[in-house]
Amino acid sequence: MVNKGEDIIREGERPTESTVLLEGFAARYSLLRNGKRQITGLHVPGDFVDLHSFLVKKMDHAVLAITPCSVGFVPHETLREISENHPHLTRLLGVNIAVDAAIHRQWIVAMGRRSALEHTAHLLCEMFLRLRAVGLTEDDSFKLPLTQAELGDTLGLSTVHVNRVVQDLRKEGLITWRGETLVIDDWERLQELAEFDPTFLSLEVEPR
Amino acid sequence: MVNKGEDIIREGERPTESTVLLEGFAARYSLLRNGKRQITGLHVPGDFVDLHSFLVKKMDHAVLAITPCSVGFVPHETLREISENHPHLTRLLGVNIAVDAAIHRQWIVAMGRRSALEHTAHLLCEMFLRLRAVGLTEDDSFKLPLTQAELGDTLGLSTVHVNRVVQDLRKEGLITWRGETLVIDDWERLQELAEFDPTFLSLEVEPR
DNA sequence: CGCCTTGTTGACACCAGTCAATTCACGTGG
DNA sequence: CCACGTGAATTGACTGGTGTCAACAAGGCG
Repeated sequence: MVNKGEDIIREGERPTESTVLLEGFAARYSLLRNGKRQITGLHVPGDFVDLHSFLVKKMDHAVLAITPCSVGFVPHETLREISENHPHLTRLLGVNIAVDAAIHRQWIVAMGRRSALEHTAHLLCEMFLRLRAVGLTEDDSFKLPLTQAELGDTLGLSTVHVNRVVQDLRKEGLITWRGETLVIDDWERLQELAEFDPTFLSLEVEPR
Repeated sequence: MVNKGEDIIREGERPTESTVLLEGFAARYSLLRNGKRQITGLHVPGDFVDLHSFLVKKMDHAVLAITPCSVGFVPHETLREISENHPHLTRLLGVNIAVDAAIHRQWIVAMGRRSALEHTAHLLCEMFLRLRAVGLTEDDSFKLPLTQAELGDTLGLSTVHVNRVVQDLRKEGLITWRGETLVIDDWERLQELAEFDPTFLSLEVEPR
């Protein structure tokens, strides 16, 4: 169990095991010298948080517990054994990494070419589907335990602007967000605004 | 051989082989409805351009030949065979994907939290090291066959602003860029400006 | 020589950042 | 049960970085 606000993994570490998030929300992030922070990935229960640390020695970023998190560990030794003797499992691990990369690319597109409003809507669409995939939604709502400041660090926006954007989404009748509960009031229009295409999250894997 | 400006792989395809770039420059990109384009990855000779298509059925983005490109193919069947019988090679493929992801994360940080100037400098640092790793630099210079418009689509900036930024880098004595040849005139200060840490490119792999 | 892509410039608009104050939501202790 | 403290959310005024538009210059190539 890792407390809220603590690092699950620190930058520069060379883990000997990979960490799976079992409960809670976590975020990968990098800090810049000027104190700015950029979150490069949000993780929900079931996600491997540093699967790549098995392949690339050194953590090039840290992972933070956004909420209290419980985590599990898989020794790299075990992963090595899997990669040598269990091609099917190995493939599943690879898919995990590949989907991660697809999400990264979507974020790049959103950061580079979408407005703050569209970008925010896009992230909400993504989180909704990811959480639904692991059974953490209820109808059209889910727990989004992020502060607006954290959301800003995720989107690359200032806290103030996140606030403005969230209010616009509310005024448009697209979402309701009180406390940690986010309700998607109009999924169709939210997707439309974000130009969201769920394909990239596809856990659809190549048949063996 | 693929002509300049042609797609090496189109979005939505379900390739049965993965493509290696042998010569030339290629870019992964996505198009938005409003006509904007975002490049999500630049590829240099030696890069697998769609290794993940082995794992995830459908291409969620296209790959464009920025210059004339010669490419090689590795049937997914072969990759499957490798993944079942050659754990060491499998691991190398995994490292390839993992390094790709690390680059993606760096781009996200740059897009979210760096100024246009810093972001541009960061990309140039990255390209210099990646090209040097494959022997495509000469002292402090290399071929950068991108137009400023393409660079803008890579950085998420407008063409006009890219032009302003490039001129600033020139005025600062950091780079010279004429035609396709880019010379890094002051590597130290360029890295400093970009707050560039080459660690993430580390092809340093976990000893077996 | 003339076309066409690329690069360059200037004027201006606007989205998003910054700063600073205020309000709100809650959890805590008296 | 209520006063207070604290982090989060919200607002307003202002700034500034980047986008947009439009024109022009510079090369490369048939």
